[in-house]
Amino acid sequence: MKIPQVKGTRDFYPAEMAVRNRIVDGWKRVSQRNGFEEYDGPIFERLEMYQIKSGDEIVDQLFSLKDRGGRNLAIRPEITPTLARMVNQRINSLPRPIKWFSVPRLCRAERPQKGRLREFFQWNIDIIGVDDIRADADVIFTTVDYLRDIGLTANDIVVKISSRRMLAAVLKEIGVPQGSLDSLYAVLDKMNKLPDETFEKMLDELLRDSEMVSKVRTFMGLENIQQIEGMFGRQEAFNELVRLMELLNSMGIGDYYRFDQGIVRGLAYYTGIVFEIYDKASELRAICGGGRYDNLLKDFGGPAISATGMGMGDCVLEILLKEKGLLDIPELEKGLDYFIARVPTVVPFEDHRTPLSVAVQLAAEIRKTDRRVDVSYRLTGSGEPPSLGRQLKEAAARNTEKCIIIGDEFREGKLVVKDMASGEQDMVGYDVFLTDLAGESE
RNA sequence: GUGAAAGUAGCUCAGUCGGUUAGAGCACUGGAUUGUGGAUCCAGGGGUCGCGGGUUCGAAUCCCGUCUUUCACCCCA
Repeated sequence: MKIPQVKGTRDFYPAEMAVRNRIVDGWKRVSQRNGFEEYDGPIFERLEMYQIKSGDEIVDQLFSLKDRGGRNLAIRPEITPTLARMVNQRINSLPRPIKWFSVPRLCRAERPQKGRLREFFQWNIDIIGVDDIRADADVIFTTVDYLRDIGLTANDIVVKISSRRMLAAVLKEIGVPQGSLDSLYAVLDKMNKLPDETFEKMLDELLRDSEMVSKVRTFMGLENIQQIEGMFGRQEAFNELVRLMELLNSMGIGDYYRFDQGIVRGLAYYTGIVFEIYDKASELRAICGGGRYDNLLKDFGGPAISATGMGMGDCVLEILLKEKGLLDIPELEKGLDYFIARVPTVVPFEDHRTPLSVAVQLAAEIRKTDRRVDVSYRLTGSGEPPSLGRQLKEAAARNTEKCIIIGDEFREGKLVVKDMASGEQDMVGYDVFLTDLAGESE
């Protein structure tokens, strides 16, 4: 019986797995070189945990289950609540700074579409307990450091940065009542995605004050902080933004970012700097998003400690990397360092050893040096060893770097080592070969 | 949750005014006188035409349902 694949999931055959590892290994490596330590939690958590932050609607968008004791559980749709729980549990004993990263596998019961599946991987980095804008700069830098590392340039992507704090200050200056802020954020977040008229209509309905609406629209049309400052006066939050940009410039990623007050982030919990990264052609959904959140730990029963972080899924990133041709590189191809072929016509050696027994022994020896080695399993129809040509063909098909041939010269303790790319081959003593190999590994 | 399009071999597709045992290319497997590979040539395996029902003497082909995929909306932690 054929069982169909589950909606919105992927199978990772070796070729896809190589791509996934390329992405995930980069996430881990770049996190570590930026001073982040890896953590992880369980793949399911108590359902309530996800209701705290996001409310009941979220329950429809996650996979939930009951355990045998009747507890409501959910497969994690994000890892930030787990992070908050873990940090809160040991808040008094964790050494600071808390700079942690994770690459969790997440599930969301959403309708799959381009760049969005029901199961995916997400790189998360967070800095907890550092109020300084330098932490926000580090989060943005680490993110760009990765994207740059994997081959994306300032011509491919753009980091759009804004500040919830600045937004709140300006909107207060304009006269927007405190109670309308959260719903207004949701509308402003859509500005770039909606036609002008629809956007204006939504503002009208929300604010019911044409002067306020026109001020908001003017503000949203401004291009830099200086213009905003000129129109709405210097706000405390501006210093923060300016300092962030100075830090990013010093870090050498000045050409990657752009101020854009259209970046609001849908979520209510952001309180400071917010950012999103897009492909420059802006044809895909956001590659990642993040920002400062001051109340999350408190919401999960911990102290009021400020935090800043970022999340990046693998789906959109992979689409972009494929478009840019950054995933078709030779190292991604499967391969062997050595393939050991044996000559089938050779009669057993003096101590009754056969080419095959020498081959498997040699393979085991080479594997001790952590190199990829294999010996053919192939037999002819009559159960005979395959021809040498056949074995070399297999070695070529498996993208082997060097082939070792065991034949008559082994009576003198010699191996034939053939370079598959150049076709050149040498005779080397068995012991000398292994000694050289061990030497190279050190 | 809403709307639209699509589903034939592992992949890309051809085949339908309804008519015998459903095809191609690529991929895969085997072979081309067995101590030298990638090319080429030859041969082969593989499909209950997504699944279920209906119409019909007869369905890959027409109708209905369903599942999956893709795209857009909703949402985006």
